[in-house]
Amino acid sequence: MERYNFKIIEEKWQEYWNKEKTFATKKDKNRKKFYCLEMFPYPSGKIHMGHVRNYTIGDVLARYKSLEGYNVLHPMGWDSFGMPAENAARQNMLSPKNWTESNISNMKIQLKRLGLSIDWDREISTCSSQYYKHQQEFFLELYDKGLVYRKEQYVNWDPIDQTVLANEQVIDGKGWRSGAIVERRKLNQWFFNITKFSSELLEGLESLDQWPNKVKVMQKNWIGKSFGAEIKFKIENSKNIDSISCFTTRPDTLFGMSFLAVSVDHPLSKFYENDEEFKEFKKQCSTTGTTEESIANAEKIGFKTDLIAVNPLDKNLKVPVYFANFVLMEYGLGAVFGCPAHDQRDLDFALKYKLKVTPVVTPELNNLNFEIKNKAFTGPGYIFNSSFLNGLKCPDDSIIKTIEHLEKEKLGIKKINFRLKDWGVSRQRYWGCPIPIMYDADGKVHKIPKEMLPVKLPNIDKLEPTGNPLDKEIEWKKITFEGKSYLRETDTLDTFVDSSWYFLRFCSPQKNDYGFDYEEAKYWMPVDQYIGGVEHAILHLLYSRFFMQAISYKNSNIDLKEPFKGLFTQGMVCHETYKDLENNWISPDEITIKDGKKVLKKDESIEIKVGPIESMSKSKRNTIDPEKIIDSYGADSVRLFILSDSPPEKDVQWSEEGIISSFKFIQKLWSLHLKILDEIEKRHKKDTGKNLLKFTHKFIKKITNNLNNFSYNVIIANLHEMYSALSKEIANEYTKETLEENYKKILISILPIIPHFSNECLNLLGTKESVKWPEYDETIIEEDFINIVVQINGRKRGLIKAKKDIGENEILENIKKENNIMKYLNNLKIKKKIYIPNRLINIIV
RNA sequence: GGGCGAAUGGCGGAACUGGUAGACGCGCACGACUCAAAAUCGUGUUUCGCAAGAAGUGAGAGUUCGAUUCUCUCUUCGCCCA
Repeated sequence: MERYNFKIIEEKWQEYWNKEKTFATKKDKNRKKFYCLEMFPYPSGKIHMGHVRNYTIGDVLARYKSLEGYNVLHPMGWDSFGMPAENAARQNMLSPKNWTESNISNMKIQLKRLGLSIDWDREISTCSSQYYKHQQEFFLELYDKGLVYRKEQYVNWDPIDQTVLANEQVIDGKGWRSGAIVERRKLNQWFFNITKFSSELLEGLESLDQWPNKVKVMQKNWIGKSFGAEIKFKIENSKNIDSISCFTTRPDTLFGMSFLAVSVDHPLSKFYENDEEFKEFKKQCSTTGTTEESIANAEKIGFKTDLIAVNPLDKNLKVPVYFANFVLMEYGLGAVFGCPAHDQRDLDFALKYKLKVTPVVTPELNNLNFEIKNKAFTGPGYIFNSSFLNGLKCPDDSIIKTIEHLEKEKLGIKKINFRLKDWGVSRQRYWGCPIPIMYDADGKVHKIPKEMLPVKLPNIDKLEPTGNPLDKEIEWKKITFEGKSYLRETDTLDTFVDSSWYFLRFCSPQKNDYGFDYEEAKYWMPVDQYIGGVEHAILHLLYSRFFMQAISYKNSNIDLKEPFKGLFTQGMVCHETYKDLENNWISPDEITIKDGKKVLKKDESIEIKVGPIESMSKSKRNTIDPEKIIDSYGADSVRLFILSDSPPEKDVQWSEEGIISSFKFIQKLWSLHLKILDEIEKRHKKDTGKNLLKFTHKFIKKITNNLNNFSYNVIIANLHEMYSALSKEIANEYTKETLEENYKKILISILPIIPHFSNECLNLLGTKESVKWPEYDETIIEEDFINIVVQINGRKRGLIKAKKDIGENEILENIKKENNIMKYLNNLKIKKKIYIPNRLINIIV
């Protein structure tokens, strides 16, 4: 029998789609739209299995929605600015531009071989000036709206990469890429005022009912809204300081206060500028990173001032004021009061500097002897040792009461605080979008006029190993405008900016005078289904949501706050890991399995240790190259397998057996197809029953439901069931029309999964017209006879085949005929009967 | 330490709003075809038991006629934040 030649058939269909522009999209007001978007890739050179999974999931959905009659927008682009291009350029002496462009053309070929239904006419690349020109416009637009500003700030400085790192790029106090210990440095930086929208970004989450809950929780925690008070502490001193204000979420523990701590950057520090000891202390503080994590883990150190702070609730309680390394100017007001009994960090500090520890919260109401040793008590309880607050339930009642009191006495005010900080977007990098700003001789900031955009990157073929490359481009930096000379900004934008609006660009990628067309965006936006890895749950998604807010802000042309209506986060692709006896990682294609058990190196020279199953990564050498797999098994097999083994939101394990099994299954479907063609030729007789029709409708129903629930792994199971059912069914008598009609519907419903195969089969059946998603009819699916479960005392004892909607008494009559069931009843008294129509009957004896 | 989630055969996993646990696949075993092997096809495969039957969805309780599903406690693992 003729085998299914995926090479010829897949290539044929891909060429057809290309030539016919099958997936080209146009705005069509008369049709419902569906915007299906997968996170666009970084062009590293080759696609990996993670891409295959991501884009297959998206493609199944896009093809399904399209068959359902939606006008589908399913575009693709390249997140093509970023550090790997610079690193590669330094290593291989290539220009980042050439390196990136050749990677893109390579990966595009690979993606096309997966048979994705992508509108390639809308392809965009963030590193092209066509794209970043509009990004520069947005920067200026946001600048005009007051959402962009420049300030000097401490940043995480990576001494190896010579660049600023975002907080999330600092892991365990080290640079995420270089591994160097991160330092604190003060630099002039550009910021997006994301905190202006803190409330909107938080509240907006509630409307996102098609987002995974865990992502919403992560964003909520990241934004970190907290409720508390801003309290003014009077200062007694010889200097000209009146008071210091603190933000706290626990004003109710004020009576337990034993010190006040301020940041070394607090305005107060100017009084100590000439103090050598203080200078030394400040220097020491700069070795701590700026992340919450690194601050939490660092040793708490303080510098005692000669100042005394007065407790606002009791003028007789006076405490020392310290500069401390764990207080940052960026959080709250750069000053906190320390209550050691109920905060571990404060306790560590108090124990170190031998400060008083006064407990003011006790777990039990009457336990007034409650003491604190080495562990702060942070749980709920009751206030004591606290004058008028005594006996209040803590934290709820006590906080409210304290704030009421503070406000009445004008000692403080109620305040909401957010953990979210403004987004620092300056990067001392070459391969990014230039910031459209220039400085005059006095260092004053000027916008680069819109008509002079884009500010194009200069071509640099050879990058220096360290430092900021644009800063060294003396000629490029110079700019003249209206007869005056300026110097350009030499920082580039964080690449997260590039991906914060690309979904808008896809709506009108050719538009030249603005980043997107309002009418097109009104039609296509929001993205109906966004699909990508959960690793972008916080930053990319939050930044994109911010960008949407920022563009809509003071803009009557667009009113859209949430860019992504639906979000799906897919799991990772994993593989077994292998090591030789010297613990070197070994790649899967270097091993062989002998006698079904022993794992050896291919030449059988040495034994290989099999390690845990981990997500594919180059460092562990457990990656599988999609291109090779497509070469050997074809795109449909790859699509089938990548969907089959696990639900798409969970991790999936790649296995050789799995892909082979998918490949074989397509061969089996093909031989079934040939048999059916043969049968159709032969048919001329009557129908013998409705089985096939019923099966087809049931199958369509299952596939439709599973598509809507993203239960793609179950769809593959349905496909296998379909194969065996259909194999049996074709032996029965049907007319040519019945067989052909039902089979076609089945082929269409598997088209989103294995499009080349399905299109080929449909084509051989003479289907020329554009196909539509088949509908199922509940009345056809309904069975006349059903199995009713018979339970005795809640245990299944038998099945009764009965007419649909049979009554309870009739069933009992039927049961009496069944000896297998009756033996469990043998003359016992029936206490109770529970009958669920068409489902089961439970008899209690 | 806090938050969120998960736990089902040898493995990946299925089970709609509580109603036949283990669909489907992998693996394994046996059989057919073959001189033989591969491929292919067929049969079986939760555990214990020859069988009738019994037990069984991480552990323990609870609600219910009935719990993988709901509630509580615990254990382990994963992710996020610290």
